[in-house]
Amino acid sequence: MARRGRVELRRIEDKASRQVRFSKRRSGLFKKAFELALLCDAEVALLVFSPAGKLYEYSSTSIEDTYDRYQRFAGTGRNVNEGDRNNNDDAAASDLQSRLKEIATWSEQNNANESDASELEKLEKLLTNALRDTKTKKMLSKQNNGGKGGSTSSQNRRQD
Amino acid sequence: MARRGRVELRRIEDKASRQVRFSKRRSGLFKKAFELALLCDAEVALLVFSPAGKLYEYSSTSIEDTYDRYQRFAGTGRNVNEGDRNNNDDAAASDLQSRLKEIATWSEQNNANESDASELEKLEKLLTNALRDTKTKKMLSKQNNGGKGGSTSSQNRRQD
DNA sequence: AACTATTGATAAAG
DNA sequence: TCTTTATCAATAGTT
Repeated sequence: MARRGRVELRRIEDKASRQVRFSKRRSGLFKKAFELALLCDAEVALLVFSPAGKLYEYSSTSIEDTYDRYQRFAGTGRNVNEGDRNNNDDAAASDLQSRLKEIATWSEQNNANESDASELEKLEKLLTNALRDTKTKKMLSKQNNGGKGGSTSSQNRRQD
Repeated sequence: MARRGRVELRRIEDKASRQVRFSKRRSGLFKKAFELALLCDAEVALLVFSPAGKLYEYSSTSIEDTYDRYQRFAGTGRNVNEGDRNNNDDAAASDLQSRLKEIATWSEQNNANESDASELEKLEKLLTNALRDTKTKKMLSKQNNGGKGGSTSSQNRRQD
């Protein structure tokens, strides 16, 4: 009356069966995608073409926007001669810093005008100062406790 | 020792919990996407940005190819939008942005610790908002050459 | 399409 | 952070 065993991970040969499973699994996948976006506040874009060539899509914002963001993101971190090297895991750095990079990139591409720039200049100044303070603070704390202050590099987060 | 009841379908407020769940659900989603492609011979492209802005991607062929197919499919003369940039703005803007990039790079290399990050987070927020306002303002001032429309959500049909 | 027996996913705890 | 465990959720095969 139900499954006889584990699901085999290979292409389903029977056409009718494949069709039915596609339908069921597709619903499941889209539901999961929706839930991830809603529960975890993530930006999700999902495109599926059935074997018959029919399109199904979901996006928490818009396919176009998310794809654009993807391209910007990929453009920042990737070099010409990478292979399948760093997908996105070791590139992580800290949340803050990757977001800063995104903003910088976004800003560049959307290329703010002068009045925006003058507005932003102040913020940029604040940022610079804050970072300088950070640096100073870190140096001081190193001097005080023999460099134990904070692991300054290579902390690998496996989970995001 | 486990779930007490059904999963509530709303944004998870607790940051740590949301983080953990994102990680778990993300794995699950990608696994399902992979299985759908393999078992059912479908073409799948999936993009996910974590709340922190980190990118995760899967595609059975390639993101670009699938997106292209999507555009052709949805293909009713959709804009390749604008090319009217204002060069006057470019100089000032790019100057600002290159400095922003420098800051981001510096920040990355010196890898601020968590308390620093929380301090900076506020500033980053201001920056983000300022840039968003910029974008909005710009769109409004253009208004005639409609940009990307943006289908905001999913489209589900029955079976394929 | 609706129904279960099973496997699979996962939230909370350790 | 990784592992474990109790439950809930997805779904393969049947009707």
